[in-house]
Amino acid sequence: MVTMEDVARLAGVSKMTVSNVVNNRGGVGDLVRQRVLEAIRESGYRVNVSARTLKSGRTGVIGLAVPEIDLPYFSHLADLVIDAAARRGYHVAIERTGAAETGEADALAHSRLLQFDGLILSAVALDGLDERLTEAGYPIVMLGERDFGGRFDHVSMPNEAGIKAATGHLADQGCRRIGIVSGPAREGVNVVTRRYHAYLDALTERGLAADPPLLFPLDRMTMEAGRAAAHRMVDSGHEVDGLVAVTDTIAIGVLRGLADRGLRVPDDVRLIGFDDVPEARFLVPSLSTVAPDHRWMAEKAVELVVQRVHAPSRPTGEYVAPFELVIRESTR
Amino acid sequence: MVTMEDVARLAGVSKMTVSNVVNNRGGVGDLVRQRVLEAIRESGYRVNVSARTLKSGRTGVIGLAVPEIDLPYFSHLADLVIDAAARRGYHVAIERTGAAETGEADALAHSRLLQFDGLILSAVALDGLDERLTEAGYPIVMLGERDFGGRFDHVSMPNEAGIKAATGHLADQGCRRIGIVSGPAREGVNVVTRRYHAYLDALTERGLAADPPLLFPLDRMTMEAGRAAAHRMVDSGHEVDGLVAVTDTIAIGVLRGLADRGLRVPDDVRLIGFDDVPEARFLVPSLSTVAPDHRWMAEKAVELVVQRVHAPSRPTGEYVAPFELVIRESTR
DNA sequence: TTGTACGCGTTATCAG
DNA sequence: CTGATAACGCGTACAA
Repeated sequence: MVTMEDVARLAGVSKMTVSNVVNNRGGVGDLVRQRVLEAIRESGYRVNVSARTLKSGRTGVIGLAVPEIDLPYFSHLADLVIDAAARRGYHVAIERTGAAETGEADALAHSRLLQFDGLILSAVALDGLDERLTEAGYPIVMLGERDFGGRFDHVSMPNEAGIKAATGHLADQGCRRIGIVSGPAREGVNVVTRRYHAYLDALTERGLAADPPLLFPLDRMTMEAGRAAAHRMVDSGHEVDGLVAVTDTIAIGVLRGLADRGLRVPDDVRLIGFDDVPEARFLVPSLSTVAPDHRWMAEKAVELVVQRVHAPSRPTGEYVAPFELVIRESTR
Repeated sequence: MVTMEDVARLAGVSKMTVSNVVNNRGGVGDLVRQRVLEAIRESGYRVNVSARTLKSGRTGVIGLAVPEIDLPYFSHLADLVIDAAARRGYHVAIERTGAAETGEADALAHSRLLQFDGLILSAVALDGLDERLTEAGYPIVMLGERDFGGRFDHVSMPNEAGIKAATGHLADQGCRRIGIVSGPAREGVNVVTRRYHAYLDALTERGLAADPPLLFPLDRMTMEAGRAAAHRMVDSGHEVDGLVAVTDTIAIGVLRGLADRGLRVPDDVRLIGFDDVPEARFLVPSLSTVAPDHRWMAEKAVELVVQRVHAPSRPTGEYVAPFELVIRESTR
């Protein structure tokens, strides 16, 4: 392995000078700088990140923990976070936590090993994890999901407002029996219960609330689960003319599930999702959805982590993303 | 920060003994081991990965380089690679190569890549990269795309066989004017030209080759590009009754593009993709596709990298994934 | 402007 | 079975 020492010898200077050149620090003569750069090229020298990290105590890496990366929403999010981090000179390491709670605890243990400078946690299920989180040793920002009562910075989806807007939009389109396809209920306040209550509120305000509620539950947040929910809904004879899916991923499955049963969107049932994943506009029919400003969220989360790296004791904050209602074919 | 030194002092032993306990090495008395473990718990000690890496020269991390992670194919691949690596005790760090190269100093460019014990490179479009790669200093496996003439291990898609099967299937379904939507042509042999030629061969064998060929080119490998290609195809008056899309991502765009022009799949045009991304079965119509065994590919790629970490000079090999033709609604 | 000496936390070697 | 010592490669005082 080529070290700084080698480069220094080759260029006829000291290690320190090489270090200064590599890090673009001043105090190096132009001629010397050229010689050093030449020596670097010739020798194929690369900085040793481990040594640098060991010395500085900073890794320059932000962890991004997501349940699954092959769900469209999370991969899209990852993309945006990488961009935002890059703009600040940070790299992003993606950790997959898996949907199960044990997986998330494990991932946290692993992320300790990886020594991030900070962690952005986008998680669905976090039971019993908050205890461990407080001793993680680096800043943590919760992104888009359950909040921990102000213990961490929290960048959240416009859950209430978004779902209310979506539900209201269905009503405006003439829907009278509006159902919701919603994720696995967990104890405590989380994104699922929040969205569910927002849905109920919107219906109540318009006098459309059904009793019993038209809730079609999911056991997982996958396309397959969405499809199964749609099947169950149709097979049990519910007559619904509008459906709110709590995420676009679910909506993709629902769309398919309705097609399986010969129901057409939007003719028989109108359908609206939440997230505006890249696929949404390409589906047939294209999917109406609540489009939170993901870029804003990614940007905010990274900004908060980076800030906290330098000022660990700043008080935590709550940040809700702006959103737009995107009307496409599925609710026309 | 709590160091081994601190733990050693607390337990009344030497650093070395603590190290032995932490790494489950033998040669430590049971009583001493207990004392050390207790001291670790009490102090909240965590191994410092940077120091370990600096010393050992191994990181336990495999890099996975992909152009974009929010394309369904790559995020799915990432998922499988993470699984395969985890089974062998390795972590995976995803690197996105799609972004334009910044003007970093040579020594810093790719320095992040140096933290890897090995690299799995998927579909990289960085020109002149192969020069640098040979001096990367760690094993590299090419996955699924461009091959570098036997310089690296290469796990490839069943490009020829898969596209031939797909094209043949369209012919079997009665298609007579079969087109292909294919990616940006690059110099040299790559996945795109390979698939294109396989398509031509299949047509020639059946006497269906058109002159001029029904090639609808893409400038990028995105859904949007697929949609645009479909628009151009229809608008230019081509009468095509079967379409091969070189990837499912493209196919999703094409599906939408055809719908935009009022063409129905499969009634007016049959469409088949390549990859079998998770979404494929949920589209309406569900998408017929060539389904390479991605799990096999991920497994193989990881296996090869890990092998080569321990035996760097083993001769390189070429490995072609098995595949299945998955017939769904889009070609019925 | 350049060079020297030392420390970062861990592990390998070798002696006890 | 345990402990002392010397690296690993880089960055930072501080000296020249």
